[in-house]
Amino acid sequence: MAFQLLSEPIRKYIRDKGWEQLRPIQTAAITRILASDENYILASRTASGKTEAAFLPILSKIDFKESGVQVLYVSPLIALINDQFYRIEELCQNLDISVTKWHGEANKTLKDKLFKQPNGVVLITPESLEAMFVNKPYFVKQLFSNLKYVVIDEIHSFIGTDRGVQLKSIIARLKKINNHSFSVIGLSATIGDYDEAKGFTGDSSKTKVLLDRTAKEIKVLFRYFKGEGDELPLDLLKDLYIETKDNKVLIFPNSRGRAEEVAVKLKKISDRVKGHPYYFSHHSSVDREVREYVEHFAKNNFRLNFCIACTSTLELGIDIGSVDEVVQIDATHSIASLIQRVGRSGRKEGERSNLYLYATNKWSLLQSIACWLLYKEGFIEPPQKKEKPYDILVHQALSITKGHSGIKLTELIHQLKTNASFSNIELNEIEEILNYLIEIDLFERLQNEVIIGVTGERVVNSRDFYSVFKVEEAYKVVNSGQKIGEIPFSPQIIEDENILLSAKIWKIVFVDHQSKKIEVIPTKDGKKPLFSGSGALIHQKIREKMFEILYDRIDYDFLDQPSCDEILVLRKDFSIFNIKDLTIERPLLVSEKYLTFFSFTGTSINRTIRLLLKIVGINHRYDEESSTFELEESKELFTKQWKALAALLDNIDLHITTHFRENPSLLSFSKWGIYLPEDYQVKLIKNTFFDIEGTRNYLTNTNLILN
DNA sequence: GACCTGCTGCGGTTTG
Repeated sequence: MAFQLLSEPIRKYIRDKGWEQLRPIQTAAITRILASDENYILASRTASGKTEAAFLPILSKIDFKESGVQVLYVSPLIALINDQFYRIEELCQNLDISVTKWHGEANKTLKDKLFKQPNGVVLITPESLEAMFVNKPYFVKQLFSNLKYVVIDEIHSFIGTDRGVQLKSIIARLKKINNHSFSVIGLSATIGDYDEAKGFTGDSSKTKVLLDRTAKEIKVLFRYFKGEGDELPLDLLKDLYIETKDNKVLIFPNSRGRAEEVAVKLKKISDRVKGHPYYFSHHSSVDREVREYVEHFAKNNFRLNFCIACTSTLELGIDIGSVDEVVQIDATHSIASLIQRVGRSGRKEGERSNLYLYATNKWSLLQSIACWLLYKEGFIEPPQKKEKPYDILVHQALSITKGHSGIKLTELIHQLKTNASFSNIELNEIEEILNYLIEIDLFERLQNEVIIGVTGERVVNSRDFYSVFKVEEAYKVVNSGQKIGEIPFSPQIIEDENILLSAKIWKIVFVDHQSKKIEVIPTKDGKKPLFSGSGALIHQKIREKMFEILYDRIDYDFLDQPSCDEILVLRKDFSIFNIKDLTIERPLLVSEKYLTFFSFTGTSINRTIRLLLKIVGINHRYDEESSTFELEESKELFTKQWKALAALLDNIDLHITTHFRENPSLLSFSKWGIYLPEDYQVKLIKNTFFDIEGTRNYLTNTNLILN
């Protein structure tokens, strides 16, 4: 039995906790982790005890008397570190093992203490690790050269992202300074591609996946309220109010602006009918202290009901206590996101998860149903693959060089070439990129060595250096000295305009462009704030499922009457196309003025098709939500051009180069790509912004079916 | 009309 294998202090912890039995993932992890030093990916649903699954055996196994930090826990979020800190500290209480939080907002005195006596468990963010490598390379060695385990929480949030490439590179750098090898344990509830997850540890062949597929029962309810214009339909808000007023609720309305709209409007209704006043908003623009208050309120009160309208800030990991209901307004952009969000409710043993899916237009309804069906089928979208992350290589080259205060060029090349994150980048490519960095003065060459150049110093000494993602410049929003939040500058930010923030309505009284400050006072009415973000990518599988639903005859028992009616109308609209094979046919609607092409495929392929249409000079309007193209073209000409589009892909490098020269902002998705030679920038755009092979496949196989 | 994530070190001042 797994329990018997654990050390006595850990068994005592379990007895004290009163656990009757271990969860399946815990039993599996305990036997495996205690028996071998392999890497593991622990995959099981939200709130299934994955943290304990990793730490119970690790804490049993390791001799913490050795000097140096023994276990490094890496988290994508500060809030998650703060949350996990208490759990892990409690686990360690019988063991005399120190647990240290290490992130930008953690207590500096406690960090300094760790330098004097490096031991125990450290909880850290990738950026803090990066900063330590850059500024205190000596301490990295002192702290982390005797590691036994690296635990990566919510590993899916790293896989297939730039931040993941960075973390994987940092782990490779940690391996270099370790005397003995350490094992990597990844935790997640939503892994879409197990091979990718295994590769993340840096050694697929020594990584095993422990998987518990048991799902929690979810009670799902679809609601349809067709919206007109910019604001949410009043009927939806009324219905939402009634469904949520007597519960503890999280609402995910997909954008920061909408989150504010929902919080303010529900609160207004509640005020009118003398309901509870605990309506909050929670997203990246709300001040951190306000957010922490909201989290604390939700976590530590058992009696009062509340309602938090939030974005993905409350999607991951953080256990915010007992949530009875999760509401999604309009479809999620991924299945993974849907699973994580619904996982915020019913976290206690035996509790069910309740999910309300509201839709305000037909496409969103269709997407919502598609996501739900794919979830039921067990599908999670695989991560994006970035074979050659040239931009992150630039960042890591700068970081390594700065950390070494200059390094032999051959040694730098060797370190990059042997780093698991860059194994697909060729030696000559690395050399070319580094030479270019010398050319633009990010590096300076001194005989055999490179050091950071004069221009490079400005870059690496910036506070913004440690992260690989870009953020928009924000203005502080302040009410009589009290900070409410930070919002990006937009045309809406002018004096006398009203905005919503932190679930309250404000009038802007003064905008100080010098110190980037917006002074506000409370007021009665206002518009939701505008944010200029780029939406998330939709996977082609979701669009294919939406298409399938249109040609299905199935009546879904989870839909309410208005949803059923709307789906019926959609099916009728699309019945004019004689679609026989859903995999290779797509509708082209011919009307008097223009053509409408319903592509029913993912965002990246649609993007690539848009580029191709631009190259051949076909004017079009594109709508992401419905995945449609409106074309000003005759059907004869377009069907002919359609067949020729795929051929353009043979020369795509040239096309992208031309397009990029005309639109340099195309690279704005990459913070570090701007330091690459132009031909590498083009390669980067080609391989990450567009999907060339996917589009080739799509174009060569897809036939247009006219009405 | 469109999500999210994190952050050094120094010198100065304030507070217990």
